[in-house]
Amino acid sequence: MKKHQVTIIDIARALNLSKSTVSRVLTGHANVSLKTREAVLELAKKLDYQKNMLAISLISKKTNTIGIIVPEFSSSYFPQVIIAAQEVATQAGYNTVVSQSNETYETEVANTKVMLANQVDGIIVSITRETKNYDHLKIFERKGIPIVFFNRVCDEMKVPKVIVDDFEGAYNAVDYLIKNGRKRIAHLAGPVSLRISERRLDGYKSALKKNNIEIDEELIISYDLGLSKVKIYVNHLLNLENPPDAIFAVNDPTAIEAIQVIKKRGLKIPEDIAIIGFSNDYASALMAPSLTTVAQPIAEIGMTAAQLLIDQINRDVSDWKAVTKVLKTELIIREST
Amino acid sequence: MKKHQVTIIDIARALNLSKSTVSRVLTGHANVSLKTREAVLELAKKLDYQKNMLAISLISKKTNTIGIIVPEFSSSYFPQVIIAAQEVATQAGYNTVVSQSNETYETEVANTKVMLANQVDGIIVSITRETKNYDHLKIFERKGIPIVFFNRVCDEMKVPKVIVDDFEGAYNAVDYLIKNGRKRIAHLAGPVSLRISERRLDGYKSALKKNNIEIDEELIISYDLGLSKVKIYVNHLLNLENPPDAIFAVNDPTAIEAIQVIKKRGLKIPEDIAIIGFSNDYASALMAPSLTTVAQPIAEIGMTAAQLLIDQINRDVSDWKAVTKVLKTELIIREST
DNA sequence: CCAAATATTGGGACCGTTCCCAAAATAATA
DNA sequence: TATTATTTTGGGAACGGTCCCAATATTTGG
Repeated sequence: MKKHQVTIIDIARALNLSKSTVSRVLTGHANVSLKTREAVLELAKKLDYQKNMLAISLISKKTNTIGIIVPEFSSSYFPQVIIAAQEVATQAGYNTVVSQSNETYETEVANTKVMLANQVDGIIVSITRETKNYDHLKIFERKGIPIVFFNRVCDEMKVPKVIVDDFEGAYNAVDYLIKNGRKRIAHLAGPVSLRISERRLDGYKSALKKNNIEIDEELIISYDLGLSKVKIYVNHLLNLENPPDAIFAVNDPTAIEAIQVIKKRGLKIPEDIAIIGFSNDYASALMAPSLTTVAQPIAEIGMTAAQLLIDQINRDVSDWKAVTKVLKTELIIREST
Repeated sequence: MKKHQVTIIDIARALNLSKSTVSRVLTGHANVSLKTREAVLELAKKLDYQKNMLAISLISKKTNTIGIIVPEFSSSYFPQVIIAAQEVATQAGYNTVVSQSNETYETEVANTKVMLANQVDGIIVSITRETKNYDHLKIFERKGIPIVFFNRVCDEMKVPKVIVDDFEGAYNAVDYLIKNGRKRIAHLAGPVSLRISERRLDGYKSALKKNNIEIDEELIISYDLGLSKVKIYVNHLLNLENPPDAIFAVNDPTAIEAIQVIKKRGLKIPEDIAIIGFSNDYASALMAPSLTTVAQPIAEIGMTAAQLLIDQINRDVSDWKAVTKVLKTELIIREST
């Protein structure tokens, strides 16, 4: 089926040498006479010799590969984090294997199995909105393979994590809305299973309380982040006898979707209703009205996660550290408020 | 450094069996007594046994992994193609390794080496805007590892390719502009090194000719797709004594950037100047004005590329096929025209 | 109850490297 | 020149599986 791949044995045979000698030349290791060195190098080049990392990794028990598992790929958030993480990883000599769990628990489990089977040296994970059982991730800990969470983390596990101050970000966003005269602020929240939803909800509530605005549970809608449902929720909010004059959305895609719905109803943004998103996705600056949003330091998140993982990989299991880096958000004010 | 990973030998020793027997159970292969089968399965589960694909791949000379190399990750085009390709690959039992070449030739070469070293079963590639030498890709052919191009292809190589009818897409876009009364249509073109730039340029020129509009080279600007330069070019065009009344951009990011510049100058879109992009990126529907664009069947491109690759992998080198699939584009008319 | 048939298990080669240790070749020294 | 020191090379184990073939254990049938 496949052509024969060139191995050091082929080179050794052709030059009447032992594979040990060829190996030595190719790894630039010990003393080899100039003559044989040159001969080996020349033939290797001529034959397009490429070392087989499978064999090397099998022996060294190290693949120099890190896995990244993210829930999705369609908003700009995760791709950007991945770009940043890859940069750090590449710099440190690591390859990356990326897979998306598609927001489903089963796929996430399957992906972790694949990563394990392929002997990654560590993984960076942001869990799905469904993930409640963490056994598939705890296996990594047990096997001594470092794991780092970002964004959507697993509280049960004592491992490095990179998050942003969701509470503060949400608080600032809602506080800003109130300072601008908004009285009835709705919150399109994420699923309760995710800590980030919870923290953003807390920030929202806290800002209301500080400003002596009563929390109206009617204005808080938690949903599973399936964008198609946003339309229903927004329409529901707008049809209330006492509709909101602002919406704080748990993320940008939700906010963007909400804006489409509101525009279609002929309401004016921000005059009739203001909108704030979370994360500063690529599209949020371009759309009309451009979206006010709580920006995350996306590149920093990716780079920090990768760095933490690599640090962990280079440490002995016995001195694993479990730092949690909390990065700052920044409210970016645009036309939607 | 790392903990000992559980192997079939550990299981064999613990149960006083040979590794052959354990292997048989774990692969579900031949006849094994129910008693031993259950004992092995139970212990394997208890110890979190995970087979080491490195060892298996080394012997079978197959990793069930395909590589995908794309120039960038920041527009929505490539991520979407990748999602679609991954779907087909996963379905067929293949893992995917994705890497971005960052639009630089050196990185592309480095990435191909990594893929080779890791013994991928095949690769899907869209080359950088810089790539003029294809030796690093031809190695795959020589080694009998299938390669499939999409979007930005290498003409020199007789391998499967997936492209869209760029000529027709461009032709239709420009023809539409003319039918709507535009007389001076500028073209922000891509680098001449890429065939897609060339074909889109040809379509642009052909539409002008068909409609008896003289081609004004002053209105054609080829650039390297570095978005920061768009501002300079657009301003240059608008400052001409006889400025264009429409711009056909080689891709959506370029068009989106152009729109920002034009809006900043206080011109009205589409009244003063119309804009058309190419690819129907995620943001193009959301922005204001929403962008008229030549849509590519992105998911189909990814799926087709993956399917062609897998077909090729399953064929003997001697009957490799080199089909070129040309998919249709569709002009999506929005507010910018 | 014993031979033959069948079910179950074990042994060992193999994949492509690296690395340690010993062997051979060469150079240095007395 | 013989002997030792130093280069240079070769041999073989190891990594963790799969798979073929032989060996053993268990059934089965006459």
